[in-house]
Amino acid sequence: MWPKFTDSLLEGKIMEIEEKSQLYKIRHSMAHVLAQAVKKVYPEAKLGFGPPTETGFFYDFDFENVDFREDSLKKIEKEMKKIIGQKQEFTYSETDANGAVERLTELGEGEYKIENVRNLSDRGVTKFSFYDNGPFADLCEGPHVDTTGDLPVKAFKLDRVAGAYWLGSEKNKQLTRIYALCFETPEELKEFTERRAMAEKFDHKKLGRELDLFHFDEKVGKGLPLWLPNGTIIRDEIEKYACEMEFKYGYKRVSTPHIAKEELYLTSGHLPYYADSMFPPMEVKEEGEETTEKFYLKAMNCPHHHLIFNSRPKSYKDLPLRLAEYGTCYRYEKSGELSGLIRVRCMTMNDAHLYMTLEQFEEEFRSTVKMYMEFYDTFKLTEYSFRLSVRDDSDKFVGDPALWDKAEGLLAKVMDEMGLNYFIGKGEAAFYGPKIDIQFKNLMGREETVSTIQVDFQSATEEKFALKYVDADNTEKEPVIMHRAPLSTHERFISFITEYYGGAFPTWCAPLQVCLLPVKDSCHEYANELAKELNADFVRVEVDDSSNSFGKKIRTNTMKKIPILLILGEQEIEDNSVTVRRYGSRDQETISRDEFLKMLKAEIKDRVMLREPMGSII
RNA sequence: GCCGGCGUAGCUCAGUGGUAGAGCAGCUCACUUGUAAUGAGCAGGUCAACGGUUCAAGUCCGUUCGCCGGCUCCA
Repeated sequence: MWPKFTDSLLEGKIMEIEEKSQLYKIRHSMAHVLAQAVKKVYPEAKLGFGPPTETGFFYDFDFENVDFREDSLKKIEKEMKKIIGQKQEFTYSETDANGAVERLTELGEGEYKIENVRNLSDRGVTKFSFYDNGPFADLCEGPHVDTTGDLPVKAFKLDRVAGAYWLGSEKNKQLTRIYALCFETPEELKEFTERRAMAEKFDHKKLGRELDLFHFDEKVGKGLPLWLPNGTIIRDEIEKYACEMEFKYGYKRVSTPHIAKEELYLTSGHLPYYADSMFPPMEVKEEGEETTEKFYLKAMNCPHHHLIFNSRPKSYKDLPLRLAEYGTCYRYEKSGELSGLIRVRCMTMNDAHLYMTLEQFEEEFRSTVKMYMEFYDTFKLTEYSFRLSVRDDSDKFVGDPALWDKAEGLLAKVMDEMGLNYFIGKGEAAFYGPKIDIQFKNLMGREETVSTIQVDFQSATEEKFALKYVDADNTEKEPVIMHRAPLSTHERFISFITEYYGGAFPTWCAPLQVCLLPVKDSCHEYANELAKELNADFVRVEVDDSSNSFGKKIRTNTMKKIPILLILGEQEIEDNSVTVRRYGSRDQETISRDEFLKMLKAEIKDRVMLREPMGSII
């Protein structure tokens, strides 16, 4: 069985508690077995947390001064199997906070478990339960299987080692996390590992190399992709499509520089707040001047767009004003956060800022969501989820709480009215306002924000850009601002669709759309002439005029995942026809040249995708 | 940035301290082919970089760089 594209292949995501689920009990109990085995091999190890995950479980350990290496996993796995063979019984007991601390101290547990008891106790928890099995005991809510003998000894595998901060905070000590895969049966484990191996074949980094889409070069720098001719065609096609859509929805396009003076980002409030995420400034000194001036590479387009809004006084009649730009931004992401095209340091955003009255907000939001759905339909994207990202009580969120409430309420209202399913992301809001994030999963199950719609009540204020429009009653008012990016950045979006399509792009955006395969030399003239005609219609076409055998031509061009191959032999020449062989199908049909041209042009113009994306069916 | 793994030809990968290899891709020649690899030949390398151990290092040790998987972060 092949993996469904949307199945989570990510080990890290903590499993929802399903009290009665046997699988949950197995994974949970297995984590205890792992901890017991680790303490046998490394008696000094201290325990952190060890929950079940969607594909197994993990446990965090503090190995003190021992450098834990991945090859130790084998030894630990062996111990685990022994423990399972001993059929140790899980027994339950209960105590209060003091009793729990006492018991943990007895067990030789360090600060982590005890800190956990204190935290729970502070939150009003008074009952603490322990599960004992064999010589091992752990503070734990359960539930568990009856004995370790109930655990599927052949359906688990220690998978990876990773660092993980205690309580998820960078300020705390980093513990060693051991990830394990675990299922109910060996067959399920095998199926999962096979699915994961399949998914790796569709990794956008691998496909990007095979299909010559992009290249990273150390001489340019990490996280700075070089887009090759093939990848650039995809970018250009997506951009062309975005321009058409924006035209249809009443946007005006603008273009802004990649750098700006420090003052701009002081005004926007990004400095000094987000200085860490920006490239350090360039200091420029004009000839004859005494002082230097600082310029920053832009990390976002909004400040520039706000200044365009402000370039002349605005009337309520100018609103809503929708400014769009495929703007290139630079962000200094920490090195370990970079990942192929998913997280880069140079990105080109499908950005736009909508300026409107408060009364217009609902309608603008509604039509923006509608535009998103149109985009998703074209790309045949069907599996995504809406997240309403709201603030929490952290102090990073600025502005009038009443406005926040109003905006959060309006977003929820419109989405409810549109019948959209969404979940709440508490604390996921931008510092200046709530947002809708549309979450996609890549093939490896990593969830990413692809599209976003953000409400901004901050940038228009007096302290920031002092954006104003004159209303019908002749008073000045602040516009409401909406940031939106349905197609994300070229980098993230293309990484996503490359995997989703398995590298087989729909005809309209495929780097090479049609490849002509003459059966023998005598057919080259017919092929070249047809290519010329297609080319005149702006179709990206090539003739395979190599001296390869015909079988080899089929093979090599199929492996390039070209949407359409045309077979041209003596028969086709005779009746002025072409034999069409589409990617992903062995059925082919011979049709007249005119019929083919008509079909192809319509397919490209309407951006039709005739088959299911490869990644959606594996 | 932190933890773990990895780095040999454009790509995929062999290589047990003792002369750097294969397949594919590329180039040349021959073959002209009707549906997933025609054959022969040629070329291709500072074994990521730097330092150390050794008579001898792709191989062992250290440092740096890069990539991958996590953690943190993601305006």
